[in-house]
Amino acid sequence: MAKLSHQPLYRQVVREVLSRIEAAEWRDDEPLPSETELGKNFGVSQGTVRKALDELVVEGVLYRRQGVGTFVAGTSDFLARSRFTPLTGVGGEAPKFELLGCVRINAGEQLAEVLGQRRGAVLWQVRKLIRVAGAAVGLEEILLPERSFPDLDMRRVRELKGNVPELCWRDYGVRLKDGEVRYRAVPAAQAEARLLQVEVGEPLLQLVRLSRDFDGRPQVWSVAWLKTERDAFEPATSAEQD
Amino acid sequence: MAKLSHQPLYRQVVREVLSRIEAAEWRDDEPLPSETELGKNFGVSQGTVRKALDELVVEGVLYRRQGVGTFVAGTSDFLARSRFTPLTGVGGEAPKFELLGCVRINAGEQLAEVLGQRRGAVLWQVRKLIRVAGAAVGLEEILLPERSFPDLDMRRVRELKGNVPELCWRDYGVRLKDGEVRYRAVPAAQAEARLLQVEVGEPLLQLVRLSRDFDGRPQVWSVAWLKTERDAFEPATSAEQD
DNA sequence: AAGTGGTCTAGACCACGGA
DNA sequence: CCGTGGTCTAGACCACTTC
Repeated sequence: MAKLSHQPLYRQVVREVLSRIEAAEWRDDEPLPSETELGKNFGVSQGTVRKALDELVVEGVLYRRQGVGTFVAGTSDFLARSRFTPLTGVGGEAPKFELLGCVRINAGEQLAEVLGQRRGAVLWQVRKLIRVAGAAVGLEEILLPERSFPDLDMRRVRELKGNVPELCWRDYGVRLKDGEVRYRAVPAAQAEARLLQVEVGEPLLQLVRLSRDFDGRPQVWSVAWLKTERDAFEPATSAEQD
Repeated sequence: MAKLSHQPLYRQVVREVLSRIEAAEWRDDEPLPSETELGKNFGVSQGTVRKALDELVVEGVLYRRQGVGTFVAGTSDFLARSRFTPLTGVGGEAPKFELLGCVRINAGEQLAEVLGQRRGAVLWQVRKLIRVAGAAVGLEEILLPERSFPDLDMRRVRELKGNVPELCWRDYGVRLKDGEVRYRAVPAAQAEARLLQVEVGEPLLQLVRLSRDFDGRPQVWSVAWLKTERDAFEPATSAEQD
């Protein structure tokens, strides 16, 4: 492997592996070649390959099974990996999602800027209801620029059960990283109040995320409103990707 | 280094380094011996030492400066490392803390169980007001069992500016890990409303944490109420420890 | 038994910071 | 200049899973 730029070798291996995944050389849950074999292909040692794969495992791109192999991880949503747990005690339940709709809207000024679009740009708005143990506990709104994700429609979203990162990846080759999450407590507006069966003005936990691709370009904006009367929200950590 | 248990070598190095830090062999912001030297002391190679130190850097116990050395990181509070940021845009401000008091209370049933104490056990309650740009935006309550932290008093808490992890570490030799955080949105009660200058019932972001020591024993329980009308809460990630 | 990830070594060289 | 962290190698062996 040639020494491009001044990046360490293992970083170049990271990039190379990523781009081969993007080229669909290895698909989800398919094993990569062994570390020693990859090393031969790339002209580096097994240890260097290992260090590169370590990074991608932490990033959640790959997962390993000892004695078996290294596999491409299916993309999954941050919210889907998080849990709703009682305040004390362990465990908690994973949320389930119910697709509400997928419509076009126009970006406001701030939203356009955040997503790197021009003002008034067309965005897809995907809305999902979040259920835990059957009860509606949250609402999620996901916004994607039509420019980057043309010809989206309800059917394609539904096929993947509303898994937007998976959709971006499979249909558009855009692999999303988990974005940083920001938290607020806000009063329920009418729309949320009706869907979540709470009074207008009741406190809701609001999660705001900007997801970027692996090149750092902002791609997807999402806002969720969660009812946390019964169960608290416990975010997924990057370590427990699988 | 003898092969105790069936732990890999580098994990034993991790434990050894941790216990030497606990024994105050190296103090905060003092450099450890070089990786090669540690390797000689422990009878392992530099690579193995490095892998061990990698873990402790991720955990936030150590930090490195290229070309200089590896240092013991001062303990700091999760909240103090987090930021309050506008919903869109970057940056954001670090919070400042104002110590309100330190009193004794009795543990309720649940709290006693979570902290592994008997019902009615005596706990210290440390309360802090959280300010951002001068404005009061939050209230934090920290609870520590008197049994594990005897002879605590306001003076000692004040000396360390309310930095509880630092207090536990310096005065009691208990090194706290960042606990998992759980989030809720709750209506402001009278006490919070008065201190934060909001109406009773206004939505507040509630953070609940159980911090454990490096042996996994629960040590400190803390609850914070945050006003997020203006700025959202952006939690510290374990990676950006320094 | 064979093949995979997981660990470890000894030795080498590079990049950086400080004297 | 030296000593530090940071990277890399070739080769070895172990632990685990699968056949």
